[in-house]
Amino acid sequence: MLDIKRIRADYDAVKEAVESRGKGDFGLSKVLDLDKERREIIAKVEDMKNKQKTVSKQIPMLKKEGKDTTEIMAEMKSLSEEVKELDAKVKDIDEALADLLLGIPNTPCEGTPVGNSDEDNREVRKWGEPTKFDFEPKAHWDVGTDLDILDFERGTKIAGARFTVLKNQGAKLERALINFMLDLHTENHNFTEVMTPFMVNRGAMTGTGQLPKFEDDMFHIPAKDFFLVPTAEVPVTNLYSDEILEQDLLPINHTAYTPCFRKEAGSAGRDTRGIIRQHQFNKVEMVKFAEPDKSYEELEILTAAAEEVLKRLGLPYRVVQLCTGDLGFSSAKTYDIEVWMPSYGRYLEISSCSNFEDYQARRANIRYRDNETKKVMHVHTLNGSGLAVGRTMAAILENYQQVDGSVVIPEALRPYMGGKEVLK
RNA sequence: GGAGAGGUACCGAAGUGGUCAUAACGGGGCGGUCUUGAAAACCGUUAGGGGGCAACCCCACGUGGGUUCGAAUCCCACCCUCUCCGCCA
Repeated sequence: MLDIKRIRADYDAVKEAVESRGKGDFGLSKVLDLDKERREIIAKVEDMKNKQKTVSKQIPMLKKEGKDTTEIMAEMKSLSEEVKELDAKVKDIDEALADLLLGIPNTPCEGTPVGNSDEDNREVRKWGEPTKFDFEPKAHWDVGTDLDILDFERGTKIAGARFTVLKNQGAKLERALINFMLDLHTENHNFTEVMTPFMVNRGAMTGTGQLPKFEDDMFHIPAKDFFLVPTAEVPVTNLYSDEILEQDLLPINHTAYTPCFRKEAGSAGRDTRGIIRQHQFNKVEMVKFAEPDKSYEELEILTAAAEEVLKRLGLPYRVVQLCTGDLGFSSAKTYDIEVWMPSYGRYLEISSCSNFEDYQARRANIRYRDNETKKVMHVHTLNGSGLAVGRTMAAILENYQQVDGSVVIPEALRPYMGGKEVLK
């Protein structure tokens, strides 16, 4: 969430930044009034509590001296009731303020292209060229079905729409991709692997910004009030919630494989064919905890690490910076990496690398102690897909398909596929 | 799931209605004195949140409620840990 002190001190600039997302002010205008009322009541009630404490300490002494405390206790009784009333009021305001603050998105970083949709995103760089075929290429769902490694019908039968079964070399390729990515990030990019729970509680989901606003997009387990993780970002970022880290530990780099569960509410009819948009998909995620003045450097490092996966797999891609209107709720700056997808005839998002600055750290209460000032400060959190595994599989099936329906396995993956060179 | 025990500072732990949470006592970390060096001993330190221009004040004993003039302490609910039983990959 945004720092209330920053809103107080720099209201106009914050308002402009929030509104640049093009969806109104998210209730920002109500914050200042509530904040003012809160501080007024707190000043009042704290005075009363001070008196309450002082007098209560005197009572046992008076009693010892054999004095009558009936009157003074009656007075304190009514003071205590007033305090309770005001405390309740403060609590109400705190809750209202928290509701408001949790519903206000992060401010886009300076230099974010202003725009309404992905059309206004800025292409930053490109690697490779769109794959050329001297035959009519198939979409990955046909490649996969024909090779008998993707089974859409049985996925639907046992679970429902947007579920797919991987079979034989398809299942193995998925595993190969996960291991390849994890090995690359741990061995070459200095990330420490973690394997986390795939369900988390409400606090964790609030910490990274999925709750309270986007509950409808998540799968919920009512029996325990758990949520299936929509991305490893949630469990991994919240690993350090309510902790004060030593500065020397930073940056902390974690990579994690998890399945990701999303309702895809509101995207009915989009990407219904193939494995692009599923209720459950695999992803290898990278998460960083950084010192505030280094987080934008770290974002470049993070993005480069994700790009390296595509380079090693030989998949053409481009990097775009998201515009204000396309930027995720919690993010200050995001690069999307988009892979060339022949069936779409365009680039398709396969990774999203973001700097959240202190927005998540405030929500999740993740801090560090500054070595020089000895002050406790919020860290900056970052994360990026490295990569979405299902979409990587789709991109391989499409970009590496051959005229005879077979698929060449990218060299980097062959050690993970028992040396196999071609799927056929 | 059942029964029991417990959650206090970096760790262990005392405190069971007030004037010791300014948290006893023990240990650890860091800095210092002493020492050729180290150990020991001794001294210091070990820094959460909020309000206020400040002086200073309020909150924080797992979490949230309640009782009371006053709660770490009594009551209720929930969370977590440990032991035993049950179930189980």
